[in-house]
Amino acid sequence: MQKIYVAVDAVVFGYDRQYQQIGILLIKRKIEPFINQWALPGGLVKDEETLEEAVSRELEEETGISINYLEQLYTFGKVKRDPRNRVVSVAYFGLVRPDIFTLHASTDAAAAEWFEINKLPPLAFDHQEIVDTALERLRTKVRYEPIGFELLEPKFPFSDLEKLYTTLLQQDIDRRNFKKKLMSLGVIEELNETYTSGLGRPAKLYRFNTKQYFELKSLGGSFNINT
Amino acid sequence: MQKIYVAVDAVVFGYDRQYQQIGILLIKRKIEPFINQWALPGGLVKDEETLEEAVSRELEEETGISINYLEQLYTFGKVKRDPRNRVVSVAYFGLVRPDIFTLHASTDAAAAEWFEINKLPPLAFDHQEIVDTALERLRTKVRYEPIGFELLEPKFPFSDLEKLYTTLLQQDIDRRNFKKKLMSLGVIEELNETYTSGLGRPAKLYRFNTKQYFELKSLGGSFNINT
DNA sequence: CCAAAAGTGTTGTTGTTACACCCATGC
DNA sequence: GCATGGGTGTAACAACAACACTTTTGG
Repeated sequence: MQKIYVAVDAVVFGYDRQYQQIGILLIKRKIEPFINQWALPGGLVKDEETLEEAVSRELEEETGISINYLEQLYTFGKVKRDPRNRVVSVAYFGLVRPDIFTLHASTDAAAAEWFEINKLPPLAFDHQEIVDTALERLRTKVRYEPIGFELLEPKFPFSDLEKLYTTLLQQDIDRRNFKKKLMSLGVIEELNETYTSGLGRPAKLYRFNTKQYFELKSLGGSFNINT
Repeated sequence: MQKIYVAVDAVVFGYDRQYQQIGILLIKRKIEPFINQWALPGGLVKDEETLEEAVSRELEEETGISINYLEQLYTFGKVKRDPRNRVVSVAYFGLVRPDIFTLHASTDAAAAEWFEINKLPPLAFDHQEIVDTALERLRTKVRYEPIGFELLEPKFPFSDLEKLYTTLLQQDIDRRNFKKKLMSLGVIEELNETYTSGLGRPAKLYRFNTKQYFELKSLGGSFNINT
């Protein structure tokens, strides 16, 4: 009889458009081991729920957040990840929109908070490794799939998109070329609305068009941002 | 107490340069459920071995093969994958060189055989889904990482590489452009040897240079084959 | 000398980069 | 009227796609 537990953990990213920071959602553990340390939201999978259901449930229970994009990241299976028993953890990767940033800690966790990715506290278990893997995935994936939009509000000024990419990829972007490139894909529509941040010229709002994106994909085209 | 088992399964690809076919390694099950049906090599993980060790062990036991490239593919966790108990399976993706094609079935499996990917028999469990996922990964990955070489012998005529890509991507390739592109990356070296297939002009042999590839990567360059 | 496979360059087209000034708003 | 952020075009350069004939070998 095997003595291995199956858990899920979630690395949930959020983007703060005001301060241009990428955040990760962490919880403070209420129980041993690693009591009072920060950790990724997650926990054991129940016998009758799928892995995805387990992730959603844990996120709901521990942080009250509901997620916007979720995909499987990697499965961490070293023998001594957990000091008590062997636990194989299937890690997931999630994105949320800024408007859902609100948190409320509950049952299993003492607290849930956003942390900026370069200022993470020491994490429980091998969670730092999981976070690193997730960040790498985010940075790679944002270049060839339109997942960046899941971090922005549905209608956004172009400069938000630009700043998001600058922050994520940690390099400057030429505003004109970036816009030309994206608009040429034909998956972003310009709306007849503007947005005034309070200062400067009001910005037009844009929206990502999922339908047009699937059309593009089915025609063999692809979303692709290089520089 | 959780009642979930943890297993690994492997989708191992091989390339037959003579017939230009991609093959997958399957075993015939000796035990229930799905007795006598074809399935992916794999099995339950032991308490004290890592997931990778489990894959290597199962491959060794069931097929006698030793693998050349191995990476984690995806974790399949639906509730009813296995009719007996709940089993979460961490699937791996492997590549072997043609010279190691030799098989010998043993302990756990009645037989191990190569099957051409478009002529697979009905598979046990959800293994067809795993194979589909693996194939998609192979086709995607071969475009932006030099894993194709793991399917060829260490020294190969350029036409082998070309045919491999034609087969994998199911589209014709312009011989001149393809070679120009690859050579321009500086990761393939031309050897002073030739190879005579028996017919036609002898071909120069080439070798993939791993060291130069890592150099390229560290300089921010990347392997990339589009069309 | 014929069949089979390997080898090789040029040109047009397309995509990418670099670059700087004017515009609309709030105070 | 000034500070702030938004909006826009062109030219040089690099990458990619299309394309067909010659060479070397074995039989």
